Amino acid sequence: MNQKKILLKDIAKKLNVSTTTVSFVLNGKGKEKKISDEVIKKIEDYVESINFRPNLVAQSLRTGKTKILVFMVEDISNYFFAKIARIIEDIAYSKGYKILFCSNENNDDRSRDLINLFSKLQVDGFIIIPSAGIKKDIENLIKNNIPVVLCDRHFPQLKTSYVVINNYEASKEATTHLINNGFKNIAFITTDVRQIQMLDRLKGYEKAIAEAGLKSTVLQIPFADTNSEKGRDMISCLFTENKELDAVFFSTNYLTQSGLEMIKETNPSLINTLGIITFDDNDLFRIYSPSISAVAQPLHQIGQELMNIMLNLLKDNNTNQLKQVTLKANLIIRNSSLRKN
Amino acid sequence: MNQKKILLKDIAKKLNVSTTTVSFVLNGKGKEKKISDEVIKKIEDYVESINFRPNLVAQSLRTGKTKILVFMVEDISNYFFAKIARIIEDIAYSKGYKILFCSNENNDDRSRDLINLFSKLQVDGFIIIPSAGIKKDIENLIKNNIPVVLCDRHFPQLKTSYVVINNYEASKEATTHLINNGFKNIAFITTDVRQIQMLDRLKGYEKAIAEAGLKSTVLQIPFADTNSEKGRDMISCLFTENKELDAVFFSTNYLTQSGLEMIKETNPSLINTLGIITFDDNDLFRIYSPSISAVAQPLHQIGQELMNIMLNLLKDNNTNQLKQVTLKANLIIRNSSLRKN
DNA sequence: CTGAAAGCGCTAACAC
DNA sequence: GTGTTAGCGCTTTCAG
Repeated sequence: MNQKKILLKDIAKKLNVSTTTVSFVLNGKGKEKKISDEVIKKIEDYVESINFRPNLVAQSLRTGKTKILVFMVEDISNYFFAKIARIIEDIAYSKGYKILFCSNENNDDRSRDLINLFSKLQVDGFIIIPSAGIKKDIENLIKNNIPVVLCDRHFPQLKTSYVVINNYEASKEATTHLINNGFKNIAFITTDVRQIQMLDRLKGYEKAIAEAGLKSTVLQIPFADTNSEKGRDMISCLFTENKELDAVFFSTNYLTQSGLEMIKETNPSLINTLGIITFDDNDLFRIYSPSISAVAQPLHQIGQELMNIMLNLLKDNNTNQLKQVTLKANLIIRNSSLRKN
Repeated sequence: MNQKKILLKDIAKKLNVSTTTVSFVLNGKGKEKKISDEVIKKIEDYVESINFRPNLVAQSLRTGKTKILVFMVEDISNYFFAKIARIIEDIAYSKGYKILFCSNENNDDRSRDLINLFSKLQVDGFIIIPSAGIKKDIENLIKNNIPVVLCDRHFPQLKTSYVVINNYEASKEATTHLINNGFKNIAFITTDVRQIQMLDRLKGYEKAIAEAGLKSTVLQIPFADTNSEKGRDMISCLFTENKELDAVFFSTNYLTQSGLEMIKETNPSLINTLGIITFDDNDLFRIYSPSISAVAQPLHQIGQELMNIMLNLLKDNNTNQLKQVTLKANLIIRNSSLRKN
């Protein structure tokens, strides 16, 4: 019942071979080390029969590898991150890796603590949605030859592998779509986070607006307030103070949620006249009434690319090779962004 | 830059003390072991100055403790599990534990693999949303004196600690609420999973229906089809074949999503006449039109109780003490379940 | 082809 | 009060 007492040594003793032999066989190096087929079979059968699995901690101490990967996100309970997590998880396990998820709240200190902690845990690699100020810490990991892949955003001046999407183009496309559908006063609601993905989305919007000769209206909500009453109030004010607004483009899914909530609470009829588009898709937007048009990030591809890069980094043990992937987001046109009558 | 080369031994050498002394101080046993304040300070200052953190793998091998907890859920990308994960994560880290999340897809083999894997990783404890057939495996963990807390469901014949909610009562209350609002033909849509939480929800519904002298209509969708086209078709059929239905009670959040999607696609006007209530709340239901009434599980309390129990188990190192908690779900009445005109 | 033995870095019993 | 040292369970070099 208590299998934890069985050691590799016990197996060796039981089968009258040395621990070395058992270890080789367990690690699939039997052939390579020219151990007789007979012995290999004997060991494999026995190991199988008692369902032996070596102690991973001891293995890690000896090899320096833990077969653990860290996936650090802003908030693991956010749909976008949770979905990617789920995809990464499957790939990782199929390759013999475990995944430690953690949430950094987009906060530098917390990110640093976590990186520090996991470094001492000797994790094999990091997949990180970085907060704004941890460039140095990422740099350090790479210097120490620990595989790192960034996601969703990156530091332009830092040579790292990353997987991002074409925020600028996608944002421009979405804005243009609104313009083409007859909207003339389009607001852009975003956070005050000065990270590249947000800035690119803003730029894409502004570019499209400028090209159409329209007036841009931007609301930046402090990151801390995005999910609070205060955030909703700010959105609400925007509409009361700018009666001419006929469409809005939200830069992230949680802002859209706040926005929809505000509309429902304070001005329900607005939902039928306002053009709406959001960055990041989710189930809610698909089945909402009206259905909400969205710039959908290719979650599956993102997860797959992240793990691809990570597994290559792990295999080649060459942290300096860079792979930088920019995926295309898909504009999913639903009812909320179509021309209103 | 490369801090990983510094060992506890190096610190001892540098400061002219023994490794024992350093180890004691690092583990906060300085006072207890009567090491002079002066030496303690010297060590602490130095350790601080070079930002030394001991190798956790070596520590784990030696102590048998990894300070890692596993949280195994059906699907980490599901809102319900992701939210609890986020709550647990915070508590765990504040107590010096890390959390490994994993998804078992409510599948026994996968659960077993995962349990096996993590046992060999020597994790300190398991918080598990168990699939139906892993009673034996859970039992084994407990026999091996590994702390286990179950969540969302449990095995009635198995003595384990767990945190669940009052499914039967909550379900009965929700059904009664529909009845009180004039609905006479209420369907119950659930999965074919024969686990206690689902059965209790079904029983609660049937009890309320029976007491009111109404007719029960139950649709059980195979678990594998719940998120697919097939599941939506089954729901759709239910309504075409039972024209008299005037309300529906979904037993989980993902079924509700499928249901809302079906309604939107095939019969949009239904949304305004049908009474709707769902088990499990989420943001979508709050801001949907009409807003969807929900039986909300107290996510925060669940997370907190889980960690409370786990931390106690860990502290007392007594796996046999049981703590079984049943929390109350809250019926949140919104527009979808109110009397229609 | 197989076995002995030296660690991986840390903890803690024991000795002084 | 502080230092010596024997492991925790495994991998892998080197000798035979």
